[in-house]
Amino acid sequence: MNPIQKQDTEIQNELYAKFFHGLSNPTRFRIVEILLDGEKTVSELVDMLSVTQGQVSNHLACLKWCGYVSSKQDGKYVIYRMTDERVRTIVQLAKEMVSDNAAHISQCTRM
Amino acid sequence: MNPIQKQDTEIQNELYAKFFHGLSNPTRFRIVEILLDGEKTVSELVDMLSVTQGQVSNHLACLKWCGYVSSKQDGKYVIYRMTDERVRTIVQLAKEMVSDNAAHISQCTRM
DNA sequence: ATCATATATTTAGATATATAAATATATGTA
DNA sequence: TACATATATTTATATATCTAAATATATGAT
Repeated sequence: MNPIQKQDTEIQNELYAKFFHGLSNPTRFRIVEILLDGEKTVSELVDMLSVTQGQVSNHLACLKWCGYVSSKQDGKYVIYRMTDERVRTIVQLAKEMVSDNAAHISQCTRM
Repeated sequence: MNPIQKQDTEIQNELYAKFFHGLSNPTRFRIVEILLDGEKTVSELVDMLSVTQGQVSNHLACLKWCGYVSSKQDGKYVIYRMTDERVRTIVQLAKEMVSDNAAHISQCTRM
């Protein structure tokens, strides 16, 4: 593998890592779960999430850039929804794995 | 939903988030990719990864606690391998999604 | 135009994570 | 036992991320 290809691979890995980073925060994960159940406005999410509106908007921006969600203006509201059904499968598989490994994960202190 | 149930949900979300955190680092993601192709010793991974041996061991410890990999001693070597085939599907779906959204993700500066 | 509400962005400070180096432990071999 | 190699752990530091608050922008209503 030549240096240029190696660099490409590293850039790709950073993209994949960044993608998973989208789901690596409890609030963002919860937002994804909620939106998998149906579209919501920012206000509705704020009501459901016990975090500030600013945080919700920031998390949504993160999820949007990562391709998880998309948004549309609806009057003075902005409605967010899942962009891609593949996320449903990813989340479902992860939940299954976690429930099989919950004891271990809860003890994870590294990194 | 009563407070106790709510707390359970939050703990669950933290577990799921921690699980995805396992894949949210380029080196760890690369390790998972390599191990999906077959088991490897720590030394072999160090040779493939241009990071220090200490880092590789730490990343492996993280992946192990999160349930991605398991290890077995083999003489003075320790062999790591994927624990769960469901990871293969998760990684594959993520790659597909990323390739459909690469332009967006690379621009993501938030969080 | 002014105001109220919804959403987005920015800022500073706190916390978590990553990195590299040093050190410790464990296994096999002479 | 002493030594070499493989792996794990710890430490200090750098970097990234999260949180909360403040502020900015955008939309609809009066």
